[in-house]
Amino acid sequence: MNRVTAQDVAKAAGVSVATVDRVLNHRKGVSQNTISKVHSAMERLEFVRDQAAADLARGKNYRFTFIVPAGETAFFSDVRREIEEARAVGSKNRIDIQMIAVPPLSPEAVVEAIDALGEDIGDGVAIVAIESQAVRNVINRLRGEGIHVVTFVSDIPNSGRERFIGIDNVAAGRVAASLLKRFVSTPSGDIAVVAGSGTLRDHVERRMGFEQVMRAECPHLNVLPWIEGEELAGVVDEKLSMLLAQNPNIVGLYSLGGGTRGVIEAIEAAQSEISVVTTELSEHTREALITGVIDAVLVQDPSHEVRSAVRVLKALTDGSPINESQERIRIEIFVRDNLP
Amino acid sequence: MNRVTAQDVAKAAGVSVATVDRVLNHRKGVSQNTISKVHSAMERLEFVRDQAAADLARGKNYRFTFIVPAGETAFFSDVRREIEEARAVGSKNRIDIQMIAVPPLSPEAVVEAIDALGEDIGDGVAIVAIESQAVRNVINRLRGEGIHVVTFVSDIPNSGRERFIGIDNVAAGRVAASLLKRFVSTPSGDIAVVAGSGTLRDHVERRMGFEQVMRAECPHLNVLPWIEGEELAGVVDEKLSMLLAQNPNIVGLYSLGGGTRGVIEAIEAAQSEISVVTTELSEHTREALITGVIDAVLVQDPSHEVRSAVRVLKALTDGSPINESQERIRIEIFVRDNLP
DNA sequence: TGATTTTTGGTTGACGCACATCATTTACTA
DNA sequence: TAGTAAATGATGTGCGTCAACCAAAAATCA
Repeated sequence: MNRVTAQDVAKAAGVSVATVDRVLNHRKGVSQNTISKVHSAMERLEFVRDQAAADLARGKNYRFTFIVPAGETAFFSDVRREIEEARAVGSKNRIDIQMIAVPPLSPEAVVEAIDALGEDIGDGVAIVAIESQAVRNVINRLRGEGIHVVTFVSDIPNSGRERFIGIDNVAAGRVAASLLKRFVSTPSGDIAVVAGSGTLRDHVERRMGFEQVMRAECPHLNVLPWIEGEELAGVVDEKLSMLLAQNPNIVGLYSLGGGTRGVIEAIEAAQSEISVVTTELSEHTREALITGVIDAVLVQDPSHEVRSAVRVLKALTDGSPINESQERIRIEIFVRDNLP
Repeated sequence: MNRVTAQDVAKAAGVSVATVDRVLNHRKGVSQNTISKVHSAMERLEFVRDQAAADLARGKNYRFTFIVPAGETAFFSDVRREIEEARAVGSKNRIDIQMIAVPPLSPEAVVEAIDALGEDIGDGVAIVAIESQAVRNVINRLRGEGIHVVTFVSDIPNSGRERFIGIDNVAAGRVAASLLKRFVSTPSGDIAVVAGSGTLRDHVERRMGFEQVMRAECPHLNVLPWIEGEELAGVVDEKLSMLLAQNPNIVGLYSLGGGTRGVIEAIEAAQSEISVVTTELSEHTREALITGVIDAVLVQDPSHEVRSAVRVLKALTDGSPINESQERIRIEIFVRDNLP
């Protein structure tokens, strides 16, 4: 009933522990014959190496860096808080996490931050990527130096990043459209779209997905050119208020970036009855969902994303497999009734 | 820059490692004075104990049991597969997991299974509870013996279970209603409800939530008495087909339990155009979402739930804190566009 | 005051694996 | 057949914490 150790395997296979160790860690100097003997013994005894003991013996410390925007958006302040949380948890498991907050929407800032870190960046890094050649280059450089790179929340697909931790943003846009489509009951009208910036791939992709569905399935609805809110509630409020005042035909709105507070304020001020889908789950959007100003909120769980990034970076650095189902980041839909 | 160990703390505090260990694990035999000396040294050096080393030294093996129904439903076969998966992962971390599949919908079977296990049940157990005094009693008995108990998917609140791993089912029902409300565009009509069994608290609660919202916000829609499908696709198909044939006024349907395949078949056979919200994410529901037979599917992620149950049971047995945000099980809404 | 308990603290060896060194055996080449 | 290379064993140390077993000091009692 007791745990079977490498000792037991050695005995059963008729070899020494040294050899078992060689097989276990894929070290050279073992004949094919012995390898299979050891393997069969391991299977027979159902040996599984003790992770805790292995970690301890290896004595390795993992060092990961998060590069995230310092913006005011509710989402990224949640992300930053979750990274702090992950730092505390990680320290119990030999995982040192550092977070660098950089000015938002600036590719240069990202590159500078990484350059400034130098060796100090550790074994791997999670980057909230901004579409730009400079960022792509720095990612590829890091990969060349053997540092593991994952993109986080916003991706740069055609770069050397090993993985993207985040949702399928095109799908998020499609979901927004297919919800809004059912929420809007008028026979025709305009749909407003509020985004953060054209340099954020996640925003562009959501917009793309949204338009796909809208164009294909809602010929009666006209999607207006998007408003760039720069992720700032103030800017969003101002621009959207102006648009609502000018255009009485607006029947629906999709806000796909930060600054959702501005959306809420503009709509409340205009006393508009339009259907609204947004992102960001904050106290403001919660309240707006309950009062009915907003109909649905599409979000990604920052705590899940941060934990996922850490797990993936760890798996990458020690070459262990990744549990895909655990790392799938969901597009979460919140309506009034499933608020957490 | 190196990791600070208990040795370092001992040196800094001017005591031995043994004393540090005593303080760390709240053992007796240390003067108040020394305790505070050690504490201040720990803070000064920012000491965090190494989990891997602690687990190794303690040499404890965790043993948990899952009691789950053996039914044919897509959801529970997913659950069973995930438990197998968790078993494999757990074995690397000194966590032995066993699964007992019992005949569905039978409280006696649950109680018998637990009785048959005896001591073999281990340190903790996760039970898919069925509303019944016998189950409540056995849970309380286990707690009395110091065995940790969590309910899983379906809860029994007024028992000694330490925690419930699952979604807020009343909220799930409410969500179903508020979605269906928007999907149905007719000025009036009947709403059909398909459930599994009245002895499953999760089903009863969903129904409750559904009715709450329907009654309060949809006076134009009439919720029919529910159909008991016994979680069997065949039964569901038969009963629902009959209902659809009899009642041409049905405009919407909420299927809140297993046997969703039966729902799909009945609707397709009847060539009905009604709006449909179901549970269970299987190949059948996926396809039905894509073809438009189903409008939305509300699910809980079985892999998340299983991992959560294991983490919670482990935390309970060694009295460590629980990360609430990680253990919150979400009500996931799937529409055609965010299928994974 | 000496004997005895209680409190307090130190020593030391697991725990299971990783890794390195050195010795020895076996296989293969020249 | 010597000479070299490859395969394997023997052995030891370290990782950080835990816990059992002692030793010393302090407090209590006769």
